[in-house]
Amino acid sequence: MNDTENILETLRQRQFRITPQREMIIDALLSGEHHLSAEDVYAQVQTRTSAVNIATIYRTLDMLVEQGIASRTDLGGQVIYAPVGHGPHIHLVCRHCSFVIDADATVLAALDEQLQRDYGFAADLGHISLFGVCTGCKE
Amino acid sequence: MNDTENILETLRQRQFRITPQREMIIDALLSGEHHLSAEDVYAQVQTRTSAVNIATIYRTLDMLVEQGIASRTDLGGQVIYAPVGHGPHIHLVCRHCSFVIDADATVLAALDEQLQRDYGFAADLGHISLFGVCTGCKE
DNA sequence: ATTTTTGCAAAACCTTTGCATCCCA
DNA sequence: TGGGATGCAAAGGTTTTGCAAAAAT
Repeated sequence: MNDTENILETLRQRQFRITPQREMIIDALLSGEHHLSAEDVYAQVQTRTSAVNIATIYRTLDMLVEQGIASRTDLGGQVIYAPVGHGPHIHLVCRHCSFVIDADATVLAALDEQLQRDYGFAADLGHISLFGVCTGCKE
Repeated sequence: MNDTENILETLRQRQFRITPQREMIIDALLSGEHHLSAEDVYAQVQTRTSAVNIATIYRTLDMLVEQGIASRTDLGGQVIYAPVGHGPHIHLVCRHCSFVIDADATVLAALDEQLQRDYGFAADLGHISLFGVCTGCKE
């Protein structure tokens, strides 16, 4: 599931109605930039038409997350959305420049096991965020 | 640095003024419960006196974080504060019951190394949050 | 006496909600 | 046509801010 048509078809099958707004919001989500806040999606959709309301953005993004089509990550105050098609990864958020590096999630496999064993905790490591300082910002 | 007097002394040395409000806020932070939202701190301080404003709570907590005395963690929407004296640990937040398990941070040592090596990223692993499902909630 | 800190209230911020209208199926 | 989706505006919750008064040094 990775391009707009596929997602729309999935939604159709699940009895959701396909509206121009939803198409544009999904397009925005899939548009390369994959760390989009609701506000970012709103801005991107507005370049195509001003006839979309911010409430619709929020409602649609929520729906997409509920349907397992998008993920929702809290970057310490800012909430970002991404298509799950990207697969699991870690957001490395730089405290200085706010740049977000996507790290491969395989680095978490060992941690996952350990948390299961020691705490019986099934961590959702699909889209987590870690804060720190990136190479460029280590003054 | 772990009890109220030590922290107050530190603040005094750094030219901060010691007010009853600050004493009570620090007391609250150190009071066993170590996952306190600003609202929690406010509630706890109010059991002692009603003469403290919520704005003061926010301002003082911010100051304590800036001074490296408290940590600030975003639990997906809710922000919690803790004294750094607790040492680094992971917050395992259950998606179902919202219970927070404190996990030992040593499980992150390997991850830390890997992020340094592969991404040049110096992760701040002092107080991170992971979401998932705890033992009790695995229906 | 000076400067920080506080309280108060208002504002800012992001997100949600109620309801009438619209429009997809 | 019927019910879900939208737009609008208002409300919601949390956090921040401006300013005068109060308190700490």
